[in-house]
Amino acid sequence: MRAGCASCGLWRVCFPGLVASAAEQRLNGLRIRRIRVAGGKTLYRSGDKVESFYMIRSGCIKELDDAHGRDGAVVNFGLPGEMLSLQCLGPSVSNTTSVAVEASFLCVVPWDTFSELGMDSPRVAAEFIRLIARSGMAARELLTLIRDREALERVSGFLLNVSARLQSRGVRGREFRLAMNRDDIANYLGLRSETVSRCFTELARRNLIRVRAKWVQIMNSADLRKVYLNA
Amino acid sequence: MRAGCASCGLWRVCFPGLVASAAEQRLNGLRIRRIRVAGGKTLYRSGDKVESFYMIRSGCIKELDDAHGRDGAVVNFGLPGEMLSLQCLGPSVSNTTSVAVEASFLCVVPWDTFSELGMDSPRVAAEFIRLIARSGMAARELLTLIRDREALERVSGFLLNVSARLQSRGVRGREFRLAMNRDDIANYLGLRSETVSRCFTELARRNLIRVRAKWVQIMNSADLRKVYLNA
DNA sequence: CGTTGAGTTGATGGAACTCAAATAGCGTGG
DNA sequence: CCACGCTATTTGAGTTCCATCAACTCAACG
Repeated sequence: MRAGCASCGLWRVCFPGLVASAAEQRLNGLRIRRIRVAGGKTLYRSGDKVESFYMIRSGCIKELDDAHGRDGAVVNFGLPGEMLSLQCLGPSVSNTTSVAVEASFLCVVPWDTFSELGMDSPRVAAEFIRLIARSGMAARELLTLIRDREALERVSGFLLNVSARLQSRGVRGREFRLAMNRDDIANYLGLRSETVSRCFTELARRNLIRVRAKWVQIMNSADLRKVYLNA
Repeated sequence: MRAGCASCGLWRVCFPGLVASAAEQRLNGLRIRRIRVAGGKTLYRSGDKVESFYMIRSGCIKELDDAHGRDGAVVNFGLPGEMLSLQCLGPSVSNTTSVAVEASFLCVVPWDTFSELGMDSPRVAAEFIRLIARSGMAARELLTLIRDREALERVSGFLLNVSARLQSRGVRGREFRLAMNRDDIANYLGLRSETVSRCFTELARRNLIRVRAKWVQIMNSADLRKVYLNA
């Protein structure tokens, strides 16, 4: 189950901005592992020492924050082409629990070999700082999504967000399957599953989307955005 | 208005973990400026190119996220001893607008000189990554505070958070003055100023705190924590 | 064809928002 | 130093949105 990165179709996706120079040559020596995680299985738990970071090739991984005694609150859904455990680079222990929402394939990159590479390459170090800063920004975006907006706006924003992230990775963004169930979405958005359901129904009634179970089709992305922005 | 860091009382506070080794010697060559910002004045705006980072010596700075067209939503209150614009290190343009809540004194450290220092010191680089990761974690904590909790719990959590941060910087944490007004607090917590006011009144009625205008006194921190945790 | 679990729909209550009015701070100028 | 006026904060009353509880639909599966 080992292979060089060059054979990976997600290469440019996994290492945005890093694709260039001599670094590319050396990354093949990193011994990246590929693993499969069954749906419902835990990748790592909060408090675990994390010695590698993860790139999602397919599937969906939910990150849970079980800090305050509550049963894991979803703080992020990792989609194909996105990274996990970046924020562990600093403290080296994870502050989230990552669980596969559905069967997923991942690449596992050990920190140590990667950080060696970073040592003599300021560009790689800068890239990592950028990636970590971005993961912090994502948390802030979710914050503003759920703090200032009501249910229908949150659900619209969620759909647009997933759509945009899929599209930016080259996947179809107009019609897709939500891997997670209603409870996970509700948890993520600070709502109840019934409310999420009602919002889906309402958006469908307005002909902005089409829903059947986990399948979502965005019919009118412009007006959906208006709902999101409350405009 | 220039001086070496050694003369600064907040030295150990501004550079947690960096205090040691040869780095300390060299930081005095960084030409740190000290500035005063009047209450209500803007330090930098979203979109500005930020070429230095800031350490708050006294006062209070609110960070606004004006991404989504709404009038600036408060995403953080910077307290004495804390840093600003760290997350700008990656993208180099700010994604927040920073406004002084009250008259504040800051240290301004130019990036370039600092990053030079970081180049040949892996420990400093690691420290920065840790600091940036922590600023991301703060956003996630605020997220879980306002997503899963109701008004009274949010306000309790806010007070405990401010108290702990002041105390960890050596300031009195049992009795303090909230620099920001009710609207800013409400905005930060995803509530209305009336609701914040009602929560203060209710917590005071239970003898957990004492409030007079901006002055807050924590009377029973243990029970206040119970309210926060909904226990 | 009954069972099971996810998802939807309906009815009701409660927490927080909104609007409005009263009060308390606070700076300013006489 | 006090009176004034302005703003921030508190308090009150009515309304709205979402959570809650419960019934129901639907599809998958043995």
